[in-house]
Amino acid sequence: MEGKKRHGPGGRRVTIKDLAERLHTTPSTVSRALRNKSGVGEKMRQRIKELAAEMDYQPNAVAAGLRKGKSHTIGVIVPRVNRDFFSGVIAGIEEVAYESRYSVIICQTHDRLEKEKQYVDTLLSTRVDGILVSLGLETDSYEHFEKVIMSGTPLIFFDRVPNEMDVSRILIDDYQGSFRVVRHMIEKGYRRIVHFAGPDYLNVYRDRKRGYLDALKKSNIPVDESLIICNNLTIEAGKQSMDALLKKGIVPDALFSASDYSALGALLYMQEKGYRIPQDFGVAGFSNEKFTSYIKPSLTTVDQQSNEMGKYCMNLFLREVRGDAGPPGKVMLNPEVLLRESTSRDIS
Amino acid sequence: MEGKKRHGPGGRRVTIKDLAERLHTTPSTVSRALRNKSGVGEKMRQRIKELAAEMDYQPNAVAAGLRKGKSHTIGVIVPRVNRDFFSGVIAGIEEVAYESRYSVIICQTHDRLEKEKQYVDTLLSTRVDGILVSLGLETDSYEHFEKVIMSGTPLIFFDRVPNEMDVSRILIDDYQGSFRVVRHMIEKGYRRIVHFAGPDYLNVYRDRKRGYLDALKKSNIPVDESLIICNNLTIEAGKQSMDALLKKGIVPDALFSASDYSALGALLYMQEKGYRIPQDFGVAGFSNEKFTSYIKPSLTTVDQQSNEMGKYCMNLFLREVRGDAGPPGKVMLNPEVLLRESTSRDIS
DNA sequence: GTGTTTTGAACAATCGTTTGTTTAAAAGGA
DNA sequence: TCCTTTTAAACAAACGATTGTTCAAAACAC
Repeated sequence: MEGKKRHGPGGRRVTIKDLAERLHTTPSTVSRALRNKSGVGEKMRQRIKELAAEMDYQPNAVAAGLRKGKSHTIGVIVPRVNRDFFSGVIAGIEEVAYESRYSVIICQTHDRLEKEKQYVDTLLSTRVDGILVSLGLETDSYEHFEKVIMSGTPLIFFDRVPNEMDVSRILIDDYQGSFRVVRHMIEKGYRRIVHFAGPDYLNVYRDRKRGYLDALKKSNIPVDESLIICNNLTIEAGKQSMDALLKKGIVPDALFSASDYSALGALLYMQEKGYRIPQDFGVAGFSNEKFTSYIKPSLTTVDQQSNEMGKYCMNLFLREVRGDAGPPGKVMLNPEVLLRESTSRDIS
Repeated sequence: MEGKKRHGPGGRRVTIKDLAERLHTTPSTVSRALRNKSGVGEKMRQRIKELAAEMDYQPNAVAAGLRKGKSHTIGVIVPRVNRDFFSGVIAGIEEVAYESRYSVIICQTHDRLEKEKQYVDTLLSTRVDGILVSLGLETDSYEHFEKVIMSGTPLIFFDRVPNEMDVSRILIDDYQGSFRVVRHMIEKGYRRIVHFAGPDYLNVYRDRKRGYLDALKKSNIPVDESLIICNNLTIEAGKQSMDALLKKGIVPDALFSASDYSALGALLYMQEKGYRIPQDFGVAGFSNEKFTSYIKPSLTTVDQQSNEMGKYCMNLFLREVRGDAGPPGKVMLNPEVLLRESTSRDIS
C-alpha cells in the first residue's frame, strides 16, 4: 500500500491536464477519451481511463458547465419544503432528475415575494437549465419570471400558477376534485355545507370554490353566502371560524374545507361541542396530508398526486430541453377523491 | 419604450465584457466596480453599475465559481425528503443558507447505498463547498465519504452518523430522549414495556434502545428480551409485531417504539383488539411526526428538533469555511419529550 | 512507389470571471 | 519645477474543461 492519499484536505484536485501530462498527451485527447468521443485510438483511450480511475479523477462540472453553457442543474422554488404536498413534489422531481443526472437546487420562499425574487436572481446567476415554481401567497407581480423567460431558461409552474403568463403549467384539477367531494357529501344527505376558502387570487382556491358552488347548483341547493368563509386555513382558523358560525346561530351540517388543516381544526372543535362525526356533522378537507388517514374518524379529502406532479414536471422539463415539448400549455392531473369516515354516514 | 427585449429566449446573455466594451473599459475594471473592490474611480463605478442595471446584467456564477474555486453551493444528502424530520432539517438548512446566499442541492438516497455513492460523486464534481449528510439504512461502508474528506470538502453528518469516522457529527441525544420517555412510562405504572427497535448498526436506534434499557434498570425492572423486537418500523410492522406478540401469549402493558409509525400501527391494532389507550396499554413513539398530535389519543413522542438541527448544521458549516470551527466533534442537541394522551393514565 | 484518404493526436481558442502586475496619469511635497 | 507617492485603469494570465482546426503518420488504392 503506497501512500493512498491523493491530494489530501484542501489539496489541489486532479485535472484533465494532470492526466494529459502524465501520459504525454493533451487535454483535448483526454477529454475525448473520457467522454467516449471519436478521434482517440483504442489503446490511448484505455490508458487514459485507467489513469483517471487510478488517480480518482473527478470531472469539474463547473468548468464543463461554463464551457458548455449549461449546468445540468435545475432550480425548484416552493413556498415551504416541509409541507407534505411540496416535499412530495420535490421527491418526485428528484426521482426523475436523478435518472437523468440532473442536480436539484431547492428554494423555499416562505410565501414571501422578496425571497421569491431573490431566488430567481440566484438561479439565473447559477445558470440553472430550468426552473420549476409553485407561487408564494404574496406573489402578485411577475416581472421576475419575465426575466426568466427572457433569458431563455425553461420555466414550468406547478400547482400554484399564474394565469397571466404564457408558460407551461401543471396542476391537478382542483375543480373536479372539489366538485366530486361535494357531490359525495350531498349524496350522503348533507345540505348546509360550509366552505372554507383560501384567497381568491390563487387559482387553486378559486377552482376549489367553483367546484363547491357548481356541485351545489347541480343539486339545486341554494348557495348561502354566509356559509362561505375565507380564512387562512390553519387549524386555529378552522376552530375559530366554526366557533364564529355557531355563535352567529348558524348551524351547518357539514364542512368542505380547501385545506386539511382547517378541516381538522373544525373537526376537533365540533367534536368538542358534542357533535358526532360524521353522523351530525360531515367533514372533508383537501390535500391528503398524511395525518388525515390516521385520525379518528379518518378525514375525507382529495389527494393531489404530489409525487406524480413532481415527476410530470421534471419530465416536461426534460422534454423541453430536448426540444420535443410543443408549445407551453396547461396540464391537468386527475385528483383522487378519498372518501373516508368523516363523511361516511348511513343515509337514513 | 424602446424595445425592452434584451436578448430574448435563447439569446446570449450580457457579460461583464459587453459592459466593458460599451464603456470603453476593461472586464477587470467592471468586475472590481460591481463587487465594490478598490481600484476603481467613483464616477466610473457609478457608470458601470448603472449600465449593469440597465442591461440587467446577471453575473455568471459558474464562471466566478470556476475562477474562485468555490461554488457557493452546498449539498444535502438525506434518505428521503418527504419525511417530516428530514424536510424539517432541510427547511432549517435553507433558512440559514439563504441568509448567506448559499444554494442548497438536495439529494435523496431512498436509503440506497448506490444512490448515496453516486450523489457523493456528483456533488464532488459540482464542486460544492460542503456536504451535509444523514446516512441511509444500507450504508455500511464509508469510502465514498473518505473521498470527500480527501478532497478537502467540509463534511458534516447529522442524525444518522457513522461512528467510525473522525468528522463533525450533530445529533439529538437519542439516549436521553428515550430514557426520559421510558422513565415517564414507568412512573405511570407501566411495567411490561415492549420496545420496537431499528437496526443495531445505526447509532440512533442503538441509542434509543440503550435509553430504554437503562431506564428499566434504573427502576429495577428486569429486562425481558422477548419484549424487544426489531422490525422495519412501519405502520404495518407495528401491527404485525403486536399481533405476533399476542399470539405468542405475551401480554405487555405498554410500547415504546423507536418510530412514530410503528407506534401508530401498534396503537391502532391494540385499539382494534379492544384495549383502551392509555388505560390498558400505553404507547410512545419517537420523532414527533405531525400526525402524532392530531390522532386520538394523541401520541407521546420525542421531538427531534429538526429545524434547529438544520440550522445548527448549516451554521457549523459556515464556521468551518470561515476557519473558526475547531476540530470535528460530536454535538448533541437536547430532545424534547412530549408527554401526551397515549401514556397519560391516572395512576391507581 | 506515388498519390489519396483515413485516422490519431496535437494545437489553440473559448466559456465569463477574478486577480496579480504593469503603466500612465493625477496628486502631493520640497 | 522636478521628483515621489498615490490612484485609476489597462493588460494579461489564470480557472478546467470542450471543440474546431491543423498536421503528421499510417492505411489504402492503383
